[in-house]
Amino acid sequence: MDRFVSTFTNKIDAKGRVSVPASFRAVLERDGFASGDVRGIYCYPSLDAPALDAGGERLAKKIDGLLSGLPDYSDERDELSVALYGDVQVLSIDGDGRIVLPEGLRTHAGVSGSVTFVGLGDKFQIWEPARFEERRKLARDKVHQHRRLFGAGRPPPSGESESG
Amino acid sequence: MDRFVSTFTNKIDAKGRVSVPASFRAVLERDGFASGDVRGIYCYPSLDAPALDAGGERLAKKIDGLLSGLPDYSDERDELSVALYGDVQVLSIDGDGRIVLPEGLRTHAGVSGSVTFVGLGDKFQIWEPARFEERRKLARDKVHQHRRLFGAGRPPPSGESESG
DNA sequence: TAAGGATCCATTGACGCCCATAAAATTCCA
DNA sequence: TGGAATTTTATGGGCGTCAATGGATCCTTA
Repeated sequence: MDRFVSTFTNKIDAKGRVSVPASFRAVLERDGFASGDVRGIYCYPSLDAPALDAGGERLAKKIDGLLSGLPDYSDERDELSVALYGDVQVLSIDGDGRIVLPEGLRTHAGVSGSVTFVGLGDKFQIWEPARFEERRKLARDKVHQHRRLFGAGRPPPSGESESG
Repeated sequence: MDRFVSTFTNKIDAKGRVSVPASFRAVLERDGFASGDVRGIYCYPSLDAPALDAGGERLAKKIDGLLSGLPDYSDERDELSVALYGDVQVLSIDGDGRIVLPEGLRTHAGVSGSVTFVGLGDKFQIWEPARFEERRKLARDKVHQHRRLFGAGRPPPSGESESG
């Protein structure tokens, strides 16, 4: 497995710790998220959602790439740099695969009792469970609108809508 | 055999396991659904039916392809990612060719005692048996009506029409 | 020394893996 | 071609391992 897939909801314990889903940890390890023996993930507030973005080296490189596409000293670059790098936290993963979400991040995502990890391929997000459900519904509607992309090139499958 | 065909109904046992039809497993193996020694299928709620869509690598690639066409960090991409990756579950297949359907998927499809596997070529669906029967009837009726319109196969019966 | 982290340990419940059995399909041979 | 032998499938159950979670101990630092 080499991408973050599926959603998992885990509890936050009394000390603020929460387990990163085992399958995500596996992806992170392949991704080389650990430099030396420091195991950590990059985590920052999502720009346009009440959630957190997180990932390993691949995510970091992507951000780098995004910024390097913009001219030095441009306002745009400065702003984006601040937005992207400014709030990044490196969260260490303990021996049992758990992280601690700092206050700032918890506030942004509005989480308390438990959190939902959402795989998005290159990265994953951390949501307050109920809030994520709403979001998921929205997303499904959107996909509906894009459905024709799925069937492109083929005659409309009698399968998908009224199969069998 | 390189596509999913036919329908099969299998039982869900006390532990929530259900056998994937042998012929489907054969297709999956050709499809290279297993990366390394991880054997698993991709499974997610069908967008417009109370059923589950499932498949192997070919299906996964299709999803990837869909997303890779969209610009990074666009709203559109994020939403699609959530709906596509977020809803996807990777179900591992045990040594006896069985999978376990997680709670969320079982709910969406409304299954409990047994399930019907429906081959759709590139992918297959998983249905609650009774529900699938209804669908199938509906589909047959529709096909009949089309036949009448097109006069396919036989010369149109000249007199009797019962459909009103 | 108190507070906060970090590491380690323990419990439990889920899941993966193995084997057993019965039914069905397929092969083999007369 | 018929029927017996063998192989494949579906299904049930036991058991060990691992992930998630809670708690204790040690370590650092203010």
